[in-house]
Amino acid sequence: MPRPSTTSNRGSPCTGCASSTTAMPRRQGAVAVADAAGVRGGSADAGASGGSAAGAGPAADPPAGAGEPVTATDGSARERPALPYRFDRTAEAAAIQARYADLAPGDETGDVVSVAGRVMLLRDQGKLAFAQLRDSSGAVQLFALASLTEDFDAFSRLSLGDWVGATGVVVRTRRGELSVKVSHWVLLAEARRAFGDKWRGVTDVETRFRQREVDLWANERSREVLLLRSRAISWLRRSLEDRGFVEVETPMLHPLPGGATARPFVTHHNALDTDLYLRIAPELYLKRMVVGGFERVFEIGRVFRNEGLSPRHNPEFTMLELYQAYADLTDLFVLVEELVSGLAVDLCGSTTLSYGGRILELAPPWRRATLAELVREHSGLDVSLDTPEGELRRLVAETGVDPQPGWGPGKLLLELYEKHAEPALWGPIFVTDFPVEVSPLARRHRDDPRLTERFEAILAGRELANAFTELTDPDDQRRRFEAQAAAKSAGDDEAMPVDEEYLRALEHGLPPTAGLGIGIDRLVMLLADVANIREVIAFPTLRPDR
RNA sequence: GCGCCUCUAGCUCAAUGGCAGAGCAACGGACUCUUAAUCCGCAGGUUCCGGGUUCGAAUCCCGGGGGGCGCACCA
Repeated sequence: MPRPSTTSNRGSPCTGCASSTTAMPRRQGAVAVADAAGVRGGSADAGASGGSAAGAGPAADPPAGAGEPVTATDGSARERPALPYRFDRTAEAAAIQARYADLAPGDETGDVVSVAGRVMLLRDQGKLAFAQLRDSSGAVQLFALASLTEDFDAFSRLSLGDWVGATGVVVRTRRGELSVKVSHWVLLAEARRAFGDKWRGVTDVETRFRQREVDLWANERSREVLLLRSRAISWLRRSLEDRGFVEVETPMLHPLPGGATARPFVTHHNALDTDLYLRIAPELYLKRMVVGGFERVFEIGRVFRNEGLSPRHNPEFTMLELYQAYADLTDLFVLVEELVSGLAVDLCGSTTLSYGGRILELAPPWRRATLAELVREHSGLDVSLDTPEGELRRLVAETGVDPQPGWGPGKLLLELYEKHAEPALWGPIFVTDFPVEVSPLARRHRDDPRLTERFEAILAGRELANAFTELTDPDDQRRRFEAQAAAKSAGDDEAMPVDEEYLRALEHGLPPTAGLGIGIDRLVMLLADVANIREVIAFPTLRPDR
């Protein structure tokens, strides 16, 4: 905010700040300044204590010829400037804005900084020029004067989008804009293509996702969302490591697709002359790590499912899976609550999120309800696994779904849940007690062998996490696989094949283990309050252009 | 995969059956404190592609392509 000019500190270098800063170790976000006397003006060849090692001009390499036009050697008639190989930046925009927030309009510091970034706006005023320079931290104005700035004419002809490095003293203009008063500058890269309207940016959805680099520069919100994603993943990783989990990497190329019910991508290995599948889940390999003695493991990685695209589905997406030995489902209720609410507090400052204009309260504890309870609650139908199968079949048919011959009571009950209850859920809520028939990798419920110890966490109306006490009995696992294989040969192309390698691993002994999967993309969508999964993926899948 | 909507200058958008336009960007010029600077000038088009109807098509019809949304599938 500009404030009335005062003369009290006009022209006086901020020595206190300067000395404390120069004593700091060089790190991102710090403002390293040089004494103005050493660098200002055209004769600043030596004595730039905190700036360029080379001394001459903007701290660019090679120093000679920086910014000088040369004729291109590629046969084109156009002149191209010689572009430097590196640039010594001493300050980022945000750090400058923070440090000199109290500088009065019209005041000049004696502090020399070198900044670098992209020219977002340029106002050529004849003998003066103003440019808005943006770097990854923020923006700061460059103030160029014909009487001071080296190669002023070229500066005033910069294109929007050009990358430049600039060196000069920090000032606040008479109109109140904090600026670097440019003595030297260097073109770091040309923007040969314009990137969007300077006021409206780029809004065309197709352009935004096909040329994401343009979107990221033009739209601050796009950068924020991807930054939030990065922070969320980093937080989760740290959080799990703090709890004793070890991050591992398991294969993405699978001889058999497993660990989920989904259609896989198929690829081919030439030397082995064998088809391989891009993984649909890391689950089976992670449990084999537990068999091998890794008692707490997790993996954050890409999985691939060959299914339709939608605002909530991308063919490749990021999954967090973790497995904890000696634990069961009861441990995971708490873990999911703590991870998700902790993440919200850390990144969004509160357990209360707004998603799509609706409130989502993440403070634990979350409601827990069984699948059958929820069907009864939302449909008014008095059903359970005790309901005669014919009756269940009839009720499913009434929802408009055609019950398949192979569907047993469990699958029929799940259908009723998906039609009557799930669309009405907002959450957070843990839906528990999924039937064995639809949970081929989960351990049977200790109170009812027709059910499993499994939950899905629903947040903002979407399945965000899926967890269960793991099935450890190799004989039961074989029977479940065989039931899946039967479904597959009956036409269910998402059903799992029998995985003999996995069965052999179970025969070596999987301790009691709890396992959890969280869809990272959807979690970030919640935190960022965006409706389309493409917003949280840097380069979402699109149909190839032409 | 199906349904609905959409595609015009580099960007953002007008023109609804009658001469394809504006703002910004680009290009040339003026300007010593600008804030989407302002002002003067100058250029810029396979109206997504192909066919049809019509005296005349960006506009209406058919087919194709890209994108969006919904459904289906799924996380």
